Amino acid sequence: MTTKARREREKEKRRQSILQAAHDVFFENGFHRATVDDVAERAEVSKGTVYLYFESKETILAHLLLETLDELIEELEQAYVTAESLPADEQLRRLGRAYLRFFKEEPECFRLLMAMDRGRFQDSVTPEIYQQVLSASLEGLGWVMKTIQQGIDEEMFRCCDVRLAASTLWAMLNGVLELMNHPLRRAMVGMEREALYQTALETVIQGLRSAPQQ
Amino acid sequence: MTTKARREREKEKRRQSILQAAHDVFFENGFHRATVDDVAERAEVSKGTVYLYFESKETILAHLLLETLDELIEELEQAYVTAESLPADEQLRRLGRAYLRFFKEEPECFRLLMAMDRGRFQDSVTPEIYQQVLSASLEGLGWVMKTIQQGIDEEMFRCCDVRLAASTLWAMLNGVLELMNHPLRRAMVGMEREALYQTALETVIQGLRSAPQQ
DNA sequence: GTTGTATAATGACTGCAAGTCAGTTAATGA
DNA sequence: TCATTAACTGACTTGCAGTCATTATACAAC
Repeated sequence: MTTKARREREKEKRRQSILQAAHDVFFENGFHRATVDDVAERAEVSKGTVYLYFESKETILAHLLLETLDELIEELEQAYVTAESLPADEQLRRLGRAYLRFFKEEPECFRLLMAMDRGRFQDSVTPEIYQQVLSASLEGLGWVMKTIQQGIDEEMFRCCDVRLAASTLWAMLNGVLELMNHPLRRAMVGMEREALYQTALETVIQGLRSAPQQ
Repeated sequence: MTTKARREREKEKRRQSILQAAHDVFFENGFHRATVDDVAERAEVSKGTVYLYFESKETILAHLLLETLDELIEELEQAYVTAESLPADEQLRRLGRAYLRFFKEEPECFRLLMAMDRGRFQDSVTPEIYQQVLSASLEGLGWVMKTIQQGIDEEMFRCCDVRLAASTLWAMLNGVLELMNHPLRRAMVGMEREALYQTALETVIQGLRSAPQQ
């Protein structure tokens, strides 16, 4: 019976090593350029083995993203907790900056996360995993909602629907990150990424502060 | 010599008919699912002919997008002109709503436009066309900048960098549109698209009104 | 008409990458 | 030592973007 447990462990180890290989390969070449053969080679297994552990290239990506999202959520939680006693606007600033910091370190991450919404992703992944990724995102959103709620309680923010406000903030920051992630567009806009993000964050915070919505 | 002119015309006609076929096919199945063979069949030509007129699948998309962008810019101009005498915040609202209206009619358009930033697009298209698409976007941004400048002149908006403010607004609205475009994410957020967009627009306008940036 | 030439169009073919599966190898337990 | 199961393999299939040698068409010159 102890054999079985060891086997489980070994299987999990292999799974992880494939994930790690995929991480390396995807981040080096980008998801689209990377091939499953690359991943297999890097993990020192055959392609067949990769497909034994993951049902598609996109599924590998989904699992990578799940891990990434977990880290992100942790960062956000951290930011939330250490700023809990500050005024809500400052809290939001901390959350926003944590979000930026996270994706600044690994811009490819953000690209991959956003890429989920396109192409053949939805077709190539079981609804369960897809839902999991989305739920994880939602969890991150939770910290923003908490903060905004606090701002409303303090009568600093005047929006009446917390979820609406949080979703808006989230979507808008994503929009900025996306713009920033794209070299040519960035060049066109001709701005430092930081400046753009900073401005967006401040604008939204000011907007929340003064806008009674609906 | 008149023959040559007619030939030119006929060539242009064929080109247009391929573009039209591509439009139909891309919008029916989405860019990734659609194949060049589909386009060829729809246009009643062979695949080789398609490649005689366009150098890659992505190039076809780029030309479609250029046309779409032209329409969009016209809409924005229209919105700008008809609202020129109104206060700047109302002008921005009009522009924002025109933007939404445009993509609401053809959500696939927005997806395709955003998809440009990913995948193999950059590799498969000449820098010229790529630049053209970006320039067109920039032209659209011009109307937003004009409006914001007007708002600053009227002392309604307090941001000091027009381009920064306009880029931010643009990026943020794109972020919301993107979120709204994605059924599962939308379900997760659990909001009507309109509400989200409306909120975002109002929040940013309020933010511009009251935020002295930097 | 006939023929020569240029231009347009074709579709069989190549290359590449995702995904499959019949067959091989290794581990375990009787 | 052998039987059974689980893990793994890589040659193969499939599907699609992109190519190119070949064929068809239009037209001008005679």
